[in-house]
Amino acid sequence: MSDEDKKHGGKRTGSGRKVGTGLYKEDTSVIRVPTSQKPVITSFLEAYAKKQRLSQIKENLDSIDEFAQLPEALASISLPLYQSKVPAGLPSPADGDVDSRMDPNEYLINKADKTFFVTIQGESMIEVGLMPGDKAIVEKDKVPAVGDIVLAMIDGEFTVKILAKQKDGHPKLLPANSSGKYSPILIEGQMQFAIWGVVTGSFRKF
Amino acid sequence: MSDEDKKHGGKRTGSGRKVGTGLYKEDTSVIRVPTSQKPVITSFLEAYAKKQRLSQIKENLDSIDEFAQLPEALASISLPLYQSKVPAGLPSPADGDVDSRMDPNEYLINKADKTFFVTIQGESMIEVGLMPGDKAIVEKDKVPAVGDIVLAMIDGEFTVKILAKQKDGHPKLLPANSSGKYSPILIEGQMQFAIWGVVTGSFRKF
DNA sequence: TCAAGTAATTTTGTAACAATAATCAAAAAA
DNA sequence: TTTTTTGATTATTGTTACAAAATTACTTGA
Repeated sequence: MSDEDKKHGGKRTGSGRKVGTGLYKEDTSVIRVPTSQKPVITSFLEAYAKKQRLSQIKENLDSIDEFAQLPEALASISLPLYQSKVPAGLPSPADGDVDSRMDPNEYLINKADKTFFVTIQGESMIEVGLMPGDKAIVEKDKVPAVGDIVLAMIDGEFTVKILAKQKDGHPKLLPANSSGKYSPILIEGQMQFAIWGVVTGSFRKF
Repeated sequence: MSDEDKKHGGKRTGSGRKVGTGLYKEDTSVIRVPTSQKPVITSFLEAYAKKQRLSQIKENLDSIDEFAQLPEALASISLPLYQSKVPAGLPSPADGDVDSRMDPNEYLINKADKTFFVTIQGESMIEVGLMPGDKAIVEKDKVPAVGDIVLAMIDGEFTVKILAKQKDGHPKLLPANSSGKYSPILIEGQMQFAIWGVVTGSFRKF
């Protein structure tokens, strides 16, 4: 034929658009919705798409905040977790851990064999959200740092406080209650003092 | 032919399904959504459908359910629990004499298939110990009572507040923050309002 | 008159389609 | 050789189409 077949190559294996290059960076599907709610849902999805976009950028930004290795996968319950910051009428899973399911045990407890619970007694730690009756999660082996919430024993009494340091280097235990009802506890040389663990979390029932 | 044309009438004007007899009592359309968000959206739509249904019967103050999600098996960890009352003796959290053992999942979650979590956003509930970032445990089916902490949806926005009643019987949502930065939310007839569940507990990591 | 059968019509979840977008590799140009 | 262009290939995405189910009305036989 007259046309001299200026073809540009033949097979192009591996070519073509890549998966995950869409708006949401994931698989999509089609659902039917009431028309009046369509704008609500689309605005929700816009927010979601934005979050996905940002999270990808962040991923490419060299993860700084990643000390702490993954704990070995154990538990597997996981209930739905929604972030309640809702742009437009839907529980927005966008933000942080997204729509992930969550297992409280797994979330809260790192090393089961080094962990125990204590019941909070007074109101001295109320400003970090520890109310009387709350269960504090204490991890025994964790090295306490200044600023950590710790379970300490002072002369045989246990208490949960914030660990700080005095000028002379001795430890100091601070309450988290600005009412003035609680005072810092200054640890002196002759006192019996020990830190039993670091409070890594808490939980409560209403 | 053998068949003697047993026709059952001809025209049936006015027959057929009536418009507006669908789930949402309105027109629908089709949209494409990220698959991972499909359950979130369908949950929302179920609630919406229910609302449409109820609005025909002129009901008020209903609790909306439907968040259904598949639970697995609960991971059970039972760890020692100490009442930090702590008698002078030295308990050894590591082993031995333990007050009781406790599994946070078991302690916190009553009906796994009716439970989900939301992340607390603002400081409006700080005085009941709900701090930003805390995970609130929401139970769907629980009948909300005055005084309960509930997850409510108002005109498409979600919020966690204390349920109360106005003098005229309409519901009212109270913050738990006396700083004055947050005001009670008065629910009026024309507002979209639904209670999605009762907050039965919370947990956090430090 | 009543029950069962048939027709008419809407709803609804999903498949299919076509236009667009993204990506790769060969070809052409520099 | 290096860069740019071009075409091929495949994914995404909004919309349409379709078939099964649902709902209502009408007709007919008992």
